[in-house]
Amino acid sequence: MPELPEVETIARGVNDRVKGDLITEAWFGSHSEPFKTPPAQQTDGLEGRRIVAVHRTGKHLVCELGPPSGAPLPNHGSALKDALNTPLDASQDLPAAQWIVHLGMTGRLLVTFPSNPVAAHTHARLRLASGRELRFVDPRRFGRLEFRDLAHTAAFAAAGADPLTIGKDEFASLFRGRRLAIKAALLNQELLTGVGNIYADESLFHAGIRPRTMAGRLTRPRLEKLRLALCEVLEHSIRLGGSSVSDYVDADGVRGFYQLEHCVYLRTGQPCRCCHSPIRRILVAGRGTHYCPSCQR
DNA sequence: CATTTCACCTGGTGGC
DNA sequence: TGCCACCAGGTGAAAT
Repeated sequence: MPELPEVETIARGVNDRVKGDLITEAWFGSHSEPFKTPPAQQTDGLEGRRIVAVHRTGKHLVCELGPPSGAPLPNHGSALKDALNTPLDASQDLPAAQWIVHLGMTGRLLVTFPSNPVAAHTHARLRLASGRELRFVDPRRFGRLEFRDLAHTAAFAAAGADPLTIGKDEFASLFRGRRLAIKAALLNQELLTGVGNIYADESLFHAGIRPRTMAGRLTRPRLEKLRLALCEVLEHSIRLGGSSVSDYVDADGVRGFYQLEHCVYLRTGQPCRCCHSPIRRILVAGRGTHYCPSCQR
C-alpha cells in the first residue's frame, strides 16, 4: 500500500532515471478503470513530450512534461537545470503538461527496458528515447492515470496539506471541532495528504494516542506530539526506502525496509517493543487498526 | 455539512 | 488437491 514514503521513494527513483528523457511512444491497456483521462487522449498528449521532472504530491506521482514535440533538446545537465530554475517570464520553458499517477493499493511505476518481460496487469508502457521504458502495473486497478494539458487545465494540486511541511498551528487547526476518531482524520486526504493505514497507526503509537480518540478533543501539546511523530516516522521510512508489506517495490523493483521498524502495524498479538503488552487490532472507520493498549492512552 | 458506509478490484488465506 | 467464501485497503460516491 503505497503511502507518502513509498511514493516519495518511487518519485526519486523514477526522476533519477527518466528526467530529461523523451516519450517516443505510449501504449495503454484495455481495462477502463485505471484511466481518469481516456487512453487515446493520454497517447496523444504524451507522445513527443519530454519528461522535465518527476515528483510527489501527497500520494500522487506527478511527471512534469515539456511542450509537445519539436522542443529543442537541451544538453542533459545545464540547460535542463536552467529550464527548471527559470522564473515565470520564460513561458516556453515551463512544464506544459502533467502525467499524474496514483498507485492505489497495488500500483507500481517501474523503469525497465522494452525487452524485459511484461508483468501481468501492466496497464501503461511509455517508450523513451534513451531506450528505457516506464511501466505502470496494477493488479487491483485501484490506481489512476491522468493527463493534464496545462494550456487548458490547471496544474495538479493536492487538497490536503503535506505532513512533512505543515506547521504546528495549521496542523492543530485541521482537527479543531472534528467529531471523528483521530485515526480516521489522519486518513482523510482532504486534511493531510499522504498518510495511509501504516503511518497512521505507527505515528499514533509513537505519539501515545489511542486511534479512537476524538480528533477534536486532543490537546494542542498532544497534537504537536503527533505532528512530530508523523514527521519522524515518515522521514525515517523514506530513508529506508519505504515499507514493503505486501508487494511494494521502488522504481527498480527493490523492496523497502521500514516494515522491519513497524511497532504496531500488522503486529497483532505480538509483544509491544516498548512494554511487551500484546498489540491489539480493532476496526476504526472500517479499517484494520493496530495499537498498544498500555503505551497508547 | 460532517461523518459513515459501501463498491470497486485481485491475490492470498483458510475452511471443507 | 481443489474449490470457494472472505478479507485487505485508497478513494470516491452514496447514504445517514
